[in-house]
Amino acid sequence: MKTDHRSPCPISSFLDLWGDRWTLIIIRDMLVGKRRFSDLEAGNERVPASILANRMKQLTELGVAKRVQYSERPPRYEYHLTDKGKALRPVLIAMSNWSEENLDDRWHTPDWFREGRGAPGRN
Amino acid sequence: MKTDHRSPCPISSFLDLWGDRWTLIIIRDMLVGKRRFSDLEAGNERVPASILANRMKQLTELGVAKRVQYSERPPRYEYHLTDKGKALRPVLIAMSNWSEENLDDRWHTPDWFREGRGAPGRN
DNA sequence: ACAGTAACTTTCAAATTGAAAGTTTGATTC
DNA sequence: GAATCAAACTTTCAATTTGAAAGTTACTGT
Repeated sequence: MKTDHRSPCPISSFLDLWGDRWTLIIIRDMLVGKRRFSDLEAGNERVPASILANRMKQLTELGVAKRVQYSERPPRYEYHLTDKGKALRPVLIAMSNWSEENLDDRWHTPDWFREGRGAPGRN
Repeated sequence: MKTDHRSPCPISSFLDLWGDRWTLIIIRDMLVGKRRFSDLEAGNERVPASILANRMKQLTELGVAKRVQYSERPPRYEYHLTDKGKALRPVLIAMSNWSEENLDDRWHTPDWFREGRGAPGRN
């Protein structure tokens, strides 16, 4: 994915980084409390593994997630959101609001998500 | 562009519709007050005409914009945002906030945009 | 030895992007 | 009245991106 900036506009710059169909879905799942590749892969929308790997690399390079080893042997890694990543939550909430008000039959966004927490038991 | 829903989640549904690099830039320009194809095409980020035409059709089909004739001869059309389209402004403001807080050297979003207006003289 | 698990990587056909040039409908200028 | 201009698209096509499926690596557990 190209991530360089088309203009100094903060909106277009945001879209240069996050303007695709998968990245913010991954962020959503991480805000909910998912950390592992297999967990993220198994989400509701079925991100293809090739895209997930690609995006995790990008998230890491951009400082929105950190790759952390959680097992020595076998070597295994998980991802933690940084503050920069956690700061994306208001954008996702604004998107939710629009969808709930303008599309039919969408799930209602849980209060714990709107209030800044992860899923109960995951957080 | 595919626009069908991957799941009933309001966030993923939002991204099914608006998750690409151009659509929300077009919405931004329309919120600022641009209505004509040539105006939108000449924006800061240079949307390719083929993509712009494609997206305007999509915006129209999804009820976010309306195609309105403004000249009989020669026949000429412009686009007006509907309430559904205007309701996207808070999402763009949330994106702006994130970029201004987390990226370097971005433009500052004008107050009239944050306050729900178009560019002075355009609105 | 053999199956299982987690985190990826590879492959490749199909879909999307975007730069450039072309089309349509008429108004205006030479 | 022929040529130029203008606005709103449409077409073309090479290059990039997507995503389904299968494969790889580094182990653990039976």
